[in-house]
Amino acid sequence: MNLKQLSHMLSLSQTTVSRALNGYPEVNEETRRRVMDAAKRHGYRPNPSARRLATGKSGMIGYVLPTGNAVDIDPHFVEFLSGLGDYARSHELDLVLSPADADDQETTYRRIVANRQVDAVYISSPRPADRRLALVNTLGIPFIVHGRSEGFDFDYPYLDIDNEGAFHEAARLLVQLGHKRLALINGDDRETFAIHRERGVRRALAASGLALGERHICSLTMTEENGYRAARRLLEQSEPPTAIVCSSLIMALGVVRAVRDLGLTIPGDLSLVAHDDVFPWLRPENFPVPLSTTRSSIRLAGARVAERLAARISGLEEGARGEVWPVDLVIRGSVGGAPV
Amino acid sequence: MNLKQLSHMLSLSQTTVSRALNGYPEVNEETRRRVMDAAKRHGYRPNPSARRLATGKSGMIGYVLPTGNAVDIDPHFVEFLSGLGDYARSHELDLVLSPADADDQETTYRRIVANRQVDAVYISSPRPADRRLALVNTLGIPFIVHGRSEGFDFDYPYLDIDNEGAFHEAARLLVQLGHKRLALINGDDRETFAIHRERGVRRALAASGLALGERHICSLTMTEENGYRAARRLLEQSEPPTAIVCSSLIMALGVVRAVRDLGLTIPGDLSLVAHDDVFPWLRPENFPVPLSTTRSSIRLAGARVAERLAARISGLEEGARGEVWPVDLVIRGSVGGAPV
DNA sequence: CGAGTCTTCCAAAGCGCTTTGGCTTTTTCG
DNA sequence: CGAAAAAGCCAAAGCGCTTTGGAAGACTCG
Repeated sequence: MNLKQLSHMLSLSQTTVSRALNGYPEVNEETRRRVMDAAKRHGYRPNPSARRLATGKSGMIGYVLPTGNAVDIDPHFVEFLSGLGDYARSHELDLVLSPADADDQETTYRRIVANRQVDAVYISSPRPADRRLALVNTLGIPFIVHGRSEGFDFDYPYLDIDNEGAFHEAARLLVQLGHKRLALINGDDRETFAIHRERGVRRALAASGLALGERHICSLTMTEENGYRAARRLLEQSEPPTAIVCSSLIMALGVVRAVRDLGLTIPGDLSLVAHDDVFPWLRPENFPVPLSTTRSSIRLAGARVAERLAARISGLEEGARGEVWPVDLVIRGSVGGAPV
Repeated sequence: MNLKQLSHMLSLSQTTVSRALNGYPEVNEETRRRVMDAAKRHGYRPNPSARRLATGKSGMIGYVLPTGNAVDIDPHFVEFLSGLGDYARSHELDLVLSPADADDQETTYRRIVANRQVDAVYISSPRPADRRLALVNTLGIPFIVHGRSEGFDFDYPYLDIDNEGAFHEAARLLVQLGHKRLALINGDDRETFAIHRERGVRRALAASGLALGERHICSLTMTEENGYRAARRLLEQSEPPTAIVCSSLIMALGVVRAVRDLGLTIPGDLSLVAHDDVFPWLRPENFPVPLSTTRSSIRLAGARVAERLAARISGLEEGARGEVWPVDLVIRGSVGGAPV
C-alpha cells in the first residue's frame, strides 16, 4: 500500500493525502479525518526510503563506534544504550551504529553527514579539544555531547554529570573523617571526566591545606585488573594512602581484592569511595563491605540524550545549552575515620 | 556531486556511469576506468537514500533491541558488538538498532522488514521455539541466529558455541576429581544456552551414575547479586555441593563472595568453574583464586556473525548452515579434589 | 558481402514520497 | 454586491539512483 494507491481509493491527489497525514494546515479537517482513517484501516505507512530521499530526513540518530582490534567498547555503553533505546522506542527512532577505525573517525562522521544517514548524532567520552566536536560542529549536523570537552571557542550542547562536584564531595567527606593521605584511582586522564574528577579531589584537599601527591594518583582504563594494580602500587608505598577515591565500580573490585591480598581491611585500614554508574549486574551495596559511592544513573542520561536529540531534530531545542546533573554521594560502610 | 553531474562531465549517460561504477559487464573497460577515475577524483559517492529507494538495499544490518523499564541489556552485548563492528567497519556496513518493547518485538521486526530498513538481521539470546525465528523466517529477510533455538520444523542459519559440550567437560572434570554433589548456577533457563548447559552437566553426572538434584540447580539472570544468592542457597543446604558450575563470570563474583561470607575456601571446600565470554575488564585469572573456566570469545562470535551476514546479503552464503564452535576448558586454581 | 551476433552505450521509466506553484471555490467585508 | 482574501485541492516537478528496452556500430562468418 503506497501513497498512490491510497490517494486513488480516496479520490484525492497524493499531495492532499500527504499533507493530511503530515499535519499540514491547508487541508480540510473533514478530509484529514477521512484520510487518516483510510490510512489506518489499510495500514498505510509511508516508505521511509522514499520520504528520506525527498526530505533528507532519516528518522535515525547516529553514533560513531570506535572499533579496532585493541579497542574495547566501554561496558557503560550498554546501560547508556538501555536508556537511549527506552526513549527512542516510544518515538520510533532508530539508532545507527557506524563502526569506525578508532584512529580515524573523521572519515565516518563525514560520510554519515554527507549521506544524510542520520538526523543527529551524539558523542561520548569526549576529551579536551576533542576533534570530533569541532568536526560535527562545522559539519552542521544536530548533536549532543554526553560528557564535556574543554578549550573550544564555541559553545555546544551537552549533557554531563557534575564529576568535579561529586569527587569534591567524596574527597571532602574523607578529609573530614581525618584522612590526610588520599589517593585517586582514575580513568583514562585524556578524557575530560577524569580531569574533572581529579580537579574535584584536588580542590577538596587544597581546602584543607592538603595535596594530591604525584604518587597518589593513577589513571588507567577501567578494568578490574587495573584497579588491582593501582591499589597495590598505592598501598605498597612507604606512605600509603588511608583513603582511595576510585572512578569505577569495576576498578573498585580490583581495589578490594588488593586490599585483601595485602591483609588490610576496609574501612579499618583504608576508606574507599567509588563512582557508580548504576549497573544492574554489579551493585555497590553488595560489595564485601558495602561501598560508598558517588552515584549517577548513566541509563537516565541515555534517555535524556535521546530526548534532547529528538528535540533538536524537530527544532524544539536550539542553541548550545549545557546540562549538568548533580551526583549523589551515598555513604555506606566502606568509609571510616582515618587510622591513627 | 551526483550522478547526473558526473555523467555530464564525462559526456556519458547516467546509465553507463552507474553501470561502470557497479561493475556491470556491458561497459568498455577503458570507459570504466575513465569513470572510476573521475569518480574518485571528484569524490563522488552515490547517495545511499536514492540507491536505497531504487534497489531496496540499505547496506545496513539490523538488530531489534528489547527495551523497557525493567529490561536490562546483557553486558555481553558490548563485546559482541565490538566484534561485529570490527568486521562491519571494514565493509562499510552499519548496524541499526531498533529499540522495541521487550514484549512486542514482532511489530518492530515487521516494520524494519516492510520498510526494507536493513538487508539482514541477527537474533541473539534465542529461546526454544523462539517466535522471532519463526517470524523472520517467514518474513524472508536474511538472518543469522547467535545461539540456537529448538523445536522448529525448519532449519535456520546460526552460530553457536558448544554449550552442552563445554559444561559436560567441566562437570566431567569435577566428577573425575571425586565430586559427587555438583550444583549448577545457570542463566535464565528459558534461554536455549542455559538448557544446553544444564543438559551437559546432567549428561556428565549421569555417566557416573550421579544426578543433578532439584535443589542443586539455580537459574537466574546473570548478576553478581544473583550469583551470591544462589551460592548462599546452595551452600547452606544440609548437603551442600562440593563443586559448582556457573554460567557467568559476573555471577561467579557473587559466588566467591558468598563462599567467603560462609567462611569456606576455594578450592578446599568448593570447586568452581564458570563460563567466560572473555571480557576485557574482568578476567578469570584475576579472581582471588584463579578461576577455571569454559572459555569462548563472544567478540569473535560477533565478527563471525557479521561476516556471515554480509555473505548472506551478497548471496555468497545460502541455506541453513549451523556453525557450532568448540569451547576451551581452562583449568586454573579454583578446582580441586572433593573434600573428604 | 549481408545476415546475425556482440559490444557498448543511451533515453526514459521507475522507486514512493514531498513540495512548489497554481487553480477553483468559498468566505469575508467595506 | 463585488473585490480581495482565505481555504482546499491538484498536477507535476523534483529527490538521485537503478534498470529496462532499445539502438547504433563493430565483429563474425558462411
